[in-house]
Amino acid sequence: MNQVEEESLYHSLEEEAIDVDCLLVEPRSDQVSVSSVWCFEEDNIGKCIKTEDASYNLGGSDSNINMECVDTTKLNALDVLPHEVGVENLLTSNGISPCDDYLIDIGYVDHGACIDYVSNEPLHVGNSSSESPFPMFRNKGNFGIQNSLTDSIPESECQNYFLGNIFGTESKTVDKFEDFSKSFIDEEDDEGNLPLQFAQTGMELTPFRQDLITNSAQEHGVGGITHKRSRKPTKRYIDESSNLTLKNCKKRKEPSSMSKVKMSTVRRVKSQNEVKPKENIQSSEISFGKAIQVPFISQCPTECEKISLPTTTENQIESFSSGSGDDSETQMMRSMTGGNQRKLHRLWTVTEVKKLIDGVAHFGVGKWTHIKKLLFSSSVHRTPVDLKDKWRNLLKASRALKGSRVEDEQKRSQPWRPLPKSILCRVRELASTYPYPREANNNSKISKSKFPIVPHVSFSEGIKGNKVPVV
DNA sequence: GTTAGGG
DNA sequence: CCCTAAC
Repeated sequence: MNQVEEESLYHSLEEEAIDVDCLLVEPRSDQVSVSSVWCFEEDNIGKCIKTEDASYNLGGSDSNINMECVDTTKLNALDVLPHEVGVENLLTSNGISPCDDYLIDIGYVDHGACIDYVSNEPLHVGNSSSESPFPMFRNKGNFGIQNSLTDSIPESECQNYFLGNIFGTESKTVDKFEDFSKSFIDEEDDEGNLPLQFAQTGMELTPFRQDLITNSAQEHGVGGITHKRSRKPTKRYIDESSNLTLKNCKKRKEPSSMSKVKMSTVRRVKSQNEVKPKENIQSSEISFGKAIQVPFISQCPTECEKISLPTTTENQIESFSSGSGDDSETQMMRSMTGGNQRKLHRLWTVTEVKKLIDGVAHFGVGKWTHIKKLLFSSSVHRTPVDLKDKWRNLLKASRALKGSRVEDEQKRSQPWRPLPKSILCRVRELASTYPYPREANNNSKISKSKFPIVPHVSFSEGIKGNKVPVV
């Protein structure tokens, strides 16, 4: 390229330049200015671009990183032409740099720490070496660009930027992740090495980590601002919180024309992979292959509870489960775990089974709501569906009992079915009287009459501990 | 809203 | 226990 071409190119670039100083004087929330020196290298030849001032329009909502910085770069001070630094290749047609899938992946597209990515491979930042395509992420302790970024942003704006743009309106997520980000930093060892999980996930060392460090720097930083900037919430967390909001908004599902099976699949997939709605990203370009895997701590209490519950005695369970505040407890647990949590598994006690059998004897199979209302009104956690399911299981158990020798069956099933033989017998008896809908088709329609003649059997009247039904 | 049935 | 179709 000859001199004339170079000059004309520079002029055209100059025309596109925006007033950087203006931006720096009155920085807007969506603009992050860089006042530090940028050094772009190409193949370590030593051709450097120095930009005194560069302004980035980070486009908070649309996640497009404009390349105004490139336009405003004073190329005349350099002997590097745009194509040599690969500038013209930086943006794809949709305005996202070729690296954006990586950025999106980590969720830091609109994060200042990612700026260097925009510059693509040939553009190295700071004292980067060539050992990696993204040297600043390989070199420990090289956080110059991030620091300069945050330095040049008024702190309040910086807060707003991160809290507003990264976390969107979900301010609660900020608090939730403060602790986690702290603990994450703590996981770093003395040499600044990353925890093993980074190496295992094959992630490049990341803006994410930088953010943490800047984060902690801000925590102890000047200005007396005690706000802590937190790391970006995981996709899972976002999804679960959004699901919670969604559930609150529309309580009941609308039957959609979409295949429900597909819907359920989508929902499950979403819970793992869904993008944060705040990020208006071209989803087709998103790749989650390198997503950060984060332990989801809030699951822990549930697990503990699940584990500890079966060890409680029957009476404890009874009193525990029949409380009126039970439902709220379940609800609270659900909301705590993001609304996506499975209902707490409660073992069916013998008393409950007796009540169920009683109810079936009284009202017949299929009147689950009836039974629920009359016999299980105190135990909120037992829904009619639960009763139905339990009855189904009881039938299964009783059939199994019938199939094999009673003693063997008892022995074999002892660990998982502590139900007394008598109860199973009773179930079997009732099953023949009130055939379960499916069996009703196969077997003879013995009794569809409302009140078939059945010996009135009531377990509930029996003495506690006495498993023998009272006839 | 309830129930049946598959998962 | 969850989910969904069918009623």
